[in-house]
Amino acid sequence: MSTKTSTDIELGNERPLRADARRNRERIIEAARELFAGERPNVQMDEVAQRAGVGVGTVYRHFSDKEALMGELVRQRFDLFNENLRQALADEHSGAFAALAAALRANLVSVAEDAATRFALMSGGERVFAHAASEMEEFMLLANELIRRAHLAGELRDDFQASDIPMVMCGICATIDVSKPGWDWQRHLTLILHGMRA
Amino acid sequence: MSTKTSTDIELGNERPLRADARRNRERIIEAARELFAGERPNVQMDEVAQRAGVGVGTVYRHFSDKEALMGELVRQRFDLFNENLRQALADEHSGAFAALAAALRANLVSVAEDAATRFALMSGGERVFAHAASEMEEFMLLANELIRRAHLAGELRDDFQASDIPMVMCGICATIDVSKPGWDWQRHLTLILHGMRA
DNA sequence: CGGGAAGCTGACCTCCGGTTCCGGTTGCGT
DNA sequence: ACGCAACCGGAACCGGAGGTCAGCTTCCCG
Repeated sequence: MSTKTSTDIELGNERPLRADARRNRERIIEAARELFAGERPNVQMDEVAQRAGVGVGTVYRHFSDKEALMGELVRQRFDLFNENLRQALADEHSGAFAALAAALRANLVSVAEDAATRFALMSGGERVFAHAASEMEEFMLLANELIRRAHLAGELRDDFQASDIPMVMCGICATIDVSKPGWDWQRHLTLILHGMRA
Repeated sequence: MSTKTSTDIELGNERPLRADARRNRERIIEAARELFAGERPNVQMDEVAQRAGVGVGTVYRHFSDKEALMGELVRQRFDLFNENLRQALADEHSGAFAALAAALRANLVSVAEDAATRFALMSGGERVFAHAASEMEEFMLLANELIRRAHLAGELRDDFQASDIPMVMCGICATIDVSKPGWDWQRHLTLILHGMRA
């Protein structure tokens, strides 16, 4: 798992952050993660700052704007996604389709507690994804391999392609967000997995 | 098809609208429909007014707030949905599952050109749905009957229930809204339909 | 055709959340 | 210990979108 802890402006990489700055940065991310895990979808910068025990200005010192902050959350989430995919790829015991299904399920459990990533997935926010470009690229690579194997095993619908994975995740994210009584994203996923079978 | 043309405040039903008022009301709805059919998701009241060739005040004379206007669009859209379901129910030739599938597909084609309804479906906006309560009720009734038949014919997964229909539609709406290159809500639907089969 | 109710207009108000900015504070190399 | 660059805080700022209202216009009934 590439734990990069990227600085906001990262190019000619500068000297490490001052100790207090690094601490604050972590606190901010942590606060944002917690808030985006709650039910209210519209987390605002002041809240993040307050929960992190920090002024808004400090938040903006670390993240150029709201999208950059969300981008970092998305980036970390995609790291987890990739971890899930790698684990599925490494699994020797279950079949190719089962591995793919397990990875998908794990990712959705993960995204169920991260409104920031759901938002990114559903609003197609290019700006946000820009911060997680390399992670996304790896994601697509891993997904491709999982799919290739499932196709080879003849267990996956022929027309299923790699880009269908984020698409399907996007759809289920919507379900998670609404969460009306009687709705259940797990059933939604089950339905889709069933539909993916060759 | 119940073409009610409901007035905004409808209870002790008043005298009919003055001719120009009725004309304006129609224009406003038409303008809103057209704007919500465009790509930009965030239609604003001033735009609607302008396109209708009317002042903002007039829009607010007919609809107490933005949600009421969207509610009317949603109401009309659900009328179309119900029409689709009734047609599927009346179809003698195709099987029970095929009828259900056709209805779903028709509804999604319909919702693909109505961002207002997509929004309502995806944001679980109770406020908006309140304006279409009776239409929604009928929708669920019709859906139930279609599902009952498909279950009876043994063509539909046992655990598929009526509330899954709006849920699935919600998911696909998300896909429609994002519409990344390589994404295709038609494939998404096909996948789900395949998954619904017993 | 005249009066008045119904309807229309659009500048203005308000709220809200992201973003800025600068005076004060603090970690850290020397 | 000193000094300064990096960092912090949070009140103030700003723009955008929904919503209001006082004054004017239009329809329609008698």
